[in-house]
Amino acid sequence: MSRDTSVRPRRERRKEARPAELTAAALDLFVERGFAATRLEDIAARAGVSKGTLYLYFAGKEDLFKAVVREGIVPALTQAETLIAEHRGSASDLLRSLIRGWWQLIGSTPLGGITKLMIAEARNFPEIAQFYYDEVLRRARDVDTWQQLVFSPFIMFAVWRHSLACCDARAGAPEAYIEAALDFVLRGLRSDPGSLSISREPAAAPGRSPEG
Amino acid sequence: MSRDTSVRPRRERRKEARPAELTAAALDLFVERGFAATRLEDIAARAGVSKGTLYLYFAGKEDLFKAVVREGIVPALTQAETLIAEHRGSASDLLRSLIRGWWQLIGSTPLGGITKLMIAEARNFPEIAQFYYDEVLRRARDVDTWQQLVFSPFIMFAVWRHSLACCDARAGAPEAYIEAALDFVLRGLRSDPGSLSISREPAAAPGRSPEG
Amino acid sequence: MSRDTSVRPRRERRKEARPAELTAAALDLFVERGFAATRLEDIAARAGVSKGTLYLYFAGKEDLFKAVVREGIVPALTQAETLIAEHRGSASDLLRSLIRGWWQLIGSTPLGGITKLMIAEARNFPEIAQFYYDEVLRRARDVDTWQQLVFSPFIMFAVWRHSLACCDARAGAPEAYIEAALDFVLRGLRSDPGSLSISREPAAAPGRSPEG
Amino acid sequence: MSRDTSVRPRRERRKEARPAELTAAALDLFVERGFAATRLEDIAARAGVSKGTLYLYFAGKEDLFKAVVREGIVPALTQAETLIAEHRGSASDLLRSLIRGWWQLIGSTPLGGITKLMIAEARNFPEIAQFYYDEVLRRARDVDTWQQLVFSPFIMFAVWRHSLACCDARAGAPEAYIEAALDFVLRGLRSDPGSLSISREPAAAPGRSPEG
DNA sequence: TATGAATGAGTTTTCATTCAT
DNA sequence: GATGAATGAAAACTCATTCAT
Repeated sequence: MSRDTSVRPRRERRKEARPAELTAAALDLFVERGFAATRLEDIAARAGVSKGTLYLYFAGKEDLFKAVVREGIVPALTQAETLIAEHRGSASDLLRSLIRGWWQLIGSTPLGGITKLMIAEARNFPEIAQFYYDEVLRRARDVDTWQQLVFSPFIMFAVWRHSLACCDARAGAPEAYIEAALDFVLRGLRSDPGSLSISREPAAAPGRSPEG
Repeated sequence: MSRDTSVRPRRERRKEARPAELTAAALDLFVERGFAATRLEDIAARAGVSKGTLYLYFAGKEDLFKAVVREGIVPALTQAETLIAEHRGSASDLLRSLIRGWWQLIGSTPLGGITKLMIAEARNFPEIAQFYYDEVLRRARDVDTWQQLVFSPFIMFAVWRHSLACCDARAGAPEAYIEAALDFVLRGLRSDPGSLSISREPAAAPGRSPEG
Repeated sequence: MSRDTSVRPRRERRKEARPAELTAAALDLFVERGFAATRLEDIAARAGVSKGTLYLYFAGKEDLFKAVVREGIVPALTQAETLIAEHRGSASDLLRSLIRGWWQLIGSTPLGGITKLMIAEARNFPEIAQFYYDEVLRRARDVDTWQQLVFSPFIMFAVWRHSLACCDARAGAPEAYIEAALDFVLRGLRSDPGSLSISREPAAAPGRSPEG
Repeated sequence: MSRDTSVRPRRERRKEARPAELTAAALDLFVERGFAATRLEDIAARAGVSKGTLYLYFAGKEDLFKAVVREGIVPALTQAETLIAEHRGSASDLLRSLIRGWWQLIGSTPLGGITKLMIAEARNFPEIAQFYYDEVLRRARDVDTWQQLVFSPFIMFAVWRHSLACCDARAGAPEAYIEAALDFVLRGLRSDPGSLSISREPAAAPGRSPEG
C-alpha cells in the first residue's frame, strides 16, 4: 500500500532514495564532463546533499562511477530482453520495435549518455568496460559484422546528443532521424537475406527475407 | 631539399621538431585517457623532454590540447578536399575513395582518435568543439540526414578502435569491415536516388543514381 | 544491596552502566591505536551503542579521553594507598607487596595500558599529563633518583605488553618476570641503606636496611 | 675535495639535503605528537618547504614515517656494534661504555625519541615495529631476562624525556641519573655471576665476576 | 633553450559533531 | 534516552605552472 510509505519518517524515505539520487546526479555530470573532470562536490550539490553524504553510500569516486554504469545498463538490458522474448512477428518488425523501445527507454533519457561515457572512459576503467562489453555488446557482436552496421547509426546518434550536438544550432527532430535511419538500415539489409539475425530463432534463417 | 635538413645540427633539428613531437605524444595520451586524466609530465616523458620544456612551445595544457586537435584535423581536411576536387567518376566511387582515403590517412593512424577525443571533450571545450564542428562536420550535415547515416559506421568504427576495442579479444580485420560497410551503405542509399550529395557538384543532382 | 540493582529494569541498569562500558571500550582502543587514530565510531561499536549515544555521556572525544585516564588512575591510587597504609613489615616486603598488588590490579589488566597511553599522549594533553604526573608520579619522584630505578623494570614491562610485545613470538611468563625483577631491584638497593623510602615513614630512615 | 661541493649549484645541494631535513623535522613532530596527530603541512613548514615538496621525496605520510624510523635506528646500530666489537676490557666496563655511548649518540639527541615513537605506534605499524624489534631488541632479548632489567632504566629515561618530563619542573641532571643507574644496575647483577653476557666473548663466562 | 625542484591551489577523503526522528 | 543520517571543517594528496640554474 502506498499509505504505508507515506507514513514512514521522512529521513528514512530519504535514505532509500539517496543512492539513486546520487547516481542520477553523477550520471549527468560524468556524461557531460567525463570522470576526471567531474568534482565530487558538484555531484553532491546537484543531488542536494553535502560532500560527506556521498561517502555514506559509495566508497569513493570510482565506486560511484561503477554504480552509475551498472545501474544505467542493467534496466536497459532487462527491457531489451523482454522486448525480444515477447516479440511475435517478422525480424524487421523486431528491429523496429527494439530501436523504438531503446529510444523511449534509453536514447531519449539521460541513460543515453552511458554509451558516450563508456567510449570516453573505457581505457581508464578496463573492468567496467569489460563488464559493459560482456553484458551489452558481446551478444550483438557475436553474430556477424552486420550487427555493427545496423546499430551504428543509432549509437552514433546517442553519442552525438551528448557531445557535439551542443554545436549544432538546428534543433533536430530525433524521432524523424530514428525512423529515417530504420528505413536506411533495413534497405541496407534487404538484399542480404539471412544477415538479419538479431532474434535467435529460425525466423532469421538464411534464405528467408527479413520482411518475413 | 631533405638533404638540407639532415645536415643541420641536431639541436636545431630538434627545436623545429619539438612541437610536433609533443603534440604527437599528447594526442596518444589525450585519446587514451582524456584531457583531465592526462598528466603533462607523462606527455613530456613520452616526447622525451622535461616538463618545463613543454611550456617553451605551448602556453599550457589547454593550449596544447587545441594544438593537438587543430593539427589533427587540418591535414585531414586538406586531404579530403583534394580527393573530392580531383574526383572524376560516379558519386559512389567518390564515396568509396573518400572512405578508403580516410582509412589510410586518418582511421588507421593515431589521428583516428581525434573523433573519440572530440566526443569525450566537446562539452568541456566548447570553442574547440565548435571549431571541429564547423570545419569537419558542418558541411556534411548541411545537406541532409543521410549524411549521418552514411558515415556513422565509419565514425563508429574509429571511435571503437580507441575505446571499447580493448575488450574485444577477436583481432578483427579492419579493412574487411570497411569494405563491408561500404557495400552496406551504398545499398542503403540505392533506392533513394539523389540522396548522395557529398560533392557539391551537379554530379549529385536529384534523379541521378549514385552508381552513375 | 546488590539484589536491588538486579531487580531494576534493564534499561535503567544499562543507563548507569553506560559510561563505564564506554570508557572501557575507549581505554582498549586508545591504548591500542592512540588518541588521534581512534575513531569515536569504533569505540561506540565496541561498547555496543551508536555514535550519538556517546554524546549523551561525554562532551566529546577529549572529554572521553580525560574520563578514561581519570577512571583508570584513581582506583589504582586508592589501592596503592591502602596497601601502603596497612603495611606492617619491612620496606622490602612492602615493595614486594606493592609490585605484586600493582600487577594484580593494574599491570595484568587493561588498566596497565594507561601508562603507555600517557607516554604517547602526554605532550598532546598537558593538563591530563600534569594530572597523571601529580597524582601518580610526583610522590615517588619526590624522594630521590632511586625511585625511578626501582620502578622502571615494571613500568617498562607494562608499556611493553601494550606495544612491542606483539612482535615477540615467545609467550613469556609475566609473573616470572615480575619476581625476577623484584629480586634484581632489591639486590640493586641492598648496599644502599636508606635509599628505599617508598613509605613516607621513618621506617625508611638512613641506616636502616630495607630488609629491616 | 670540499671545493667541489662548494661549487655545486645551490639547488642541487639542496636536493641532496632535503630528505634528511625532512626526516629530521618529521622525527621531532612525530615524537612530540604521534603519527596521526602530526600534520604533513607542519613537517613541511618546519623543514622550510611547502607541502608539495614533501611528496617529491616521500610517497606519503607512512613512507615518511618509515624513513624516520629506519634512519633513526640504523646509525645507532652501527655505533653500538662498533663499540662492542672494539671493546677490550671487562663486561661491566663494556656496559658502562655502551650506555655512555648510547647517551651521547642517541639518548641526548632527538633520536632518543624513536623509542617513544615505537612504543606509541607499534600496533599501528606492525611491519615497522617488527623491523625495530628484529634489528634493535631481538639480540638483547636473545640472551635472558636480565637484559630487560639491565636496560629498562635507560630506556625508561629516554621515553620519559619525550613524554612526561614536560610535567616535571625540576630540570634534572641527565648525566647524574645515567651514572647512578649504571651503579644500580651493576650492583643488581653482581651476585649473579654469569648473567651479564652482553659481549659474546668468554670474558662473560659463568663464574667470572662482571668486574673482571 | 632546457631542466626539474619547488610551489600552492584544488580535489578527494575522513571523521568529530549535530540533530531530526 | 537512543539512533544514525547528515554535515563541513580539516587533512592527505595531486599536478599544472613557475623559475632559478
